[in-house]
Amino acid sequence: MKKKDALPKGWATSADVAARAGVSRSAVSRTFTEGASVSPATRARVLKAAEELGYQVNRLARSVIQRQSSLVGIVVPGMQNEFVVQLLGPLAENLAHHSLAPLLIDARDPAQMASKLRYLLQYRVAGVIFTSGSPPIELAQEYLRLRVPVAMINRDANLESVDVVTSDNQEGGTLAADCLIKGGARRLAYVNLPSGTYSGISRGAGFSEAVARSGIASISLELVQGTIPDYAGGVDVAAQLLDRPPERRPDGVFCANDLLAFGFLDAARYDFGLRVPEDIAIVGFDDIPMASTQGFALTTIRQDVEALAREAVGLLVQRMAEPTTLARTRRIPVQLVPRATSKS
Amino acid sequence: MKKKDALPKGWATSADVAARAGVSRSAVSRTFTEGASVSPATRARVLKAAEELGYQVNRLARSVIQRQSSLVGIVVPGMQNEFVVQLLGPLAENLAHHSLAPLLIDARDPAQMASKLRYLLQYRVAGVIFTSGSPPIELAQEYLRLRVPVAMINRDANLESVDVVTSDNQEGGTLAADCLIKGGARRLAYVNLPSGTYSGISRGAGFSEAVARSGIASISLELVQGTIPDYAGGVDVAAQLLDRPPERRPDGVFCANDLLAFGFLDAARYDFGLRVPEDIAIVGFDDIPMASTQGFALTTIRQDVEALAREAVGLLVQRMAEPTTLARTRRIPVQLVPRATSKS
DNA sequence: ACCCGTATTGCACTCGTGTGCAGTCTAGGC
DNA sequence: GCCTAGACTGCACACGAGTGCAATACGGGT
Repeated sequence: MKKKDALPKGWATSADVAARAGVSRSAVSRTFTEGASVSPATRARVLKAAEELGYQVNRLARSVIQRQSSLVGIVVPGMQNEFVVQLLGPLAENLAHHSLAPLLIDARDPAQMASKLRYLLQYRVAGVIFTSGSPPIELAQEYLRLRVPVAMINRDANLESVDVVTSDNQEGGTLAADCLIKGGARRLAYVNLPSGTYSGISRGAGFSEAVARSGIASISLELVQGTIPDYAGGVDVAAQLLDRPPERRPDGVFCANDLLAFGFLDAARYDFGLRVPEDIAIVGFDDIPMASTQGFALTTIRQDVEALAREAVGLLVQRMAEPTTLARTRRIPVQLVPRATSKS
Repeated sequence: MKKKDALPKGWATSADVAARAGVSRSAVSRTFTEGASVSPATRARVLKAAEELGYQVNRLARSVIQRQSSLVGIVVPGMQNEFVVQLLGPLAENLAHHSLAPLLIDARDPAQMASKLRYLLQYRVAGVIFTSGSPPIELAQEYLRLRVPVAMINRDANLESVDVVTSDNQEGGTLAADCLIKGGARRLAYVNLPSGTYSGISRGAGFSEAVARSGIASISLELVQGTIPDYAGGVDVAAQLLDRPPERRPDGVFCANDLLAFGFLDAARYDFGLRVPEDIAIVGFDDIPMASTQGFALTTIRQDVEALAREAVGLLVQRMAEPTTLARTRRIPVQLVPRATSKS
């Protein structure tokens, strides 16, 4: 009678494996714990028995005793913003490198935000990553009190123990301004994100300063506050900004993200019959995949999504090991990608 | 001296709450367990104490004892496919209604797939949802052995215990064909997804059958196998399909998803200078947000993302309660959204 | 042969929670 | 006043794992 009684009652426990391998439960535990002391011989026997039984460590039980799970909350403001979505893949991948798993929280609705964040705590997450303009910062206070590491992507924090990794938004604004000015634009406009967004403000600041620095006297600059940071929002802003006599119409526009730029671009050429970039040049921000299509061919500022994700996870992991380190900020370089909506 | 010693050592446990409320730990547990027997009086005292201590149930510990977590794995094939991304939000929301949380697994790389799925098991997930063309089905076998509920969105399964919820792909193909034929197209083409994709095959089948059913003798139909289901893939296929004399060029094309259609559309009008829909009509599938922009204005078949997510979660939850029910299939209706790339 | 340092091993306790069981309390009918 | 059903409550055990500590085994130097 062979050992055909494998895979019996569903989940195998470490005790099952121990019994089959003829060792103590401790040995099994140590086999699956990195850095623990097990002889190669027993280790091999345990692994064999585990394989035969289809044993998988119960990470929940492990988390209970270690008083920390291997889950990391990822808080996103809905899935509309393609840029945030692009972060998800790299984030998941980088977390996996540290044996962490992403727990996805969609915080589109600010009303439910508080309860969702509290809910996340029930899983004793090892850390949280907030992306872009997601949550009012006060809500993160409870995390800080409990010393749950927090990292933010493209947000400011101004808290002593919250790491921030952000694209160099200001530099991006500067690049955009230089590009437009060099292309000959003199009536500039900046289409911002909804008010209060950190990214939007920084990009605008860089843009404005570069315009001032240009030293060109005849140059004008107009700042427009967007309400919705998507295609329709771009169309709306364009309707308001382009419905003027040509001499008062902007001839160079910087949109705080690509979706806004798409909307603005389409409105400009289809609704107002303008030629781009001859009558008006447009620069976006993000470089989402659609920006490189022939129909848009949008000149834009590229964010390094991979680097943002890598740094965010890196900082978070460091903080898990050393929870009291002071807040650090990583600024990721951005890059101008010239395409067909600008002259340079 | 007031009770100012609240929020002491980080995480409060049920024992802390019990002590503060002057009840047993069981009472605390029952207060946070739906349907358990607690008197309104003690319940109130427990809640008060819990509030004061900032107590949050430790779902990990709960999961250990209940031998099942409240985590649900969501397996996606990368974040390129916008349609899949659109599912994420509604899925998360519907899961939340059942006190479940989504554990995100990016299975873009088929090589790592097996290990990622195994890893997911370590969290004793309460169920798994596979989206679109993600994983070779054999990999799900281990889940079935362990009786972990599995649901699939827009995939076939042909397994006795795997629920399937899918858009009515076949009907979608039919709608596309009818739309093109009614618009006068006679040389039809179907641009498929990469080979073996369930959705792609079904859509093609519906398309082909509708063409056959039309009874028009002079009609021709060409099937093209795509390799990459994105914008670049669409451009590639167009290059191959449109580089012919006009009388042999298709005049009506159905693309298996919107990204393919975008690429095909742009290639047709920009690379080949064709007028759409006069020279060639194009119909897509999905109705992602970009399809409604003025630049594309793509006629397409809309999938009901909300319904897909709702049904998938619903079936999964039912199966958690009743693990042995036979596999069920939910077919979600689709809808033709006529825009500017077709004549009807 | 003896001693000692090092590498393994197992015992037993621990983590924070759910839940069966038996005991206690309350209200209501007689 | 007594009895009984029903609603609560608490005790004690369970879940599946990590880990300090002491015990053991091993190897080498004298």
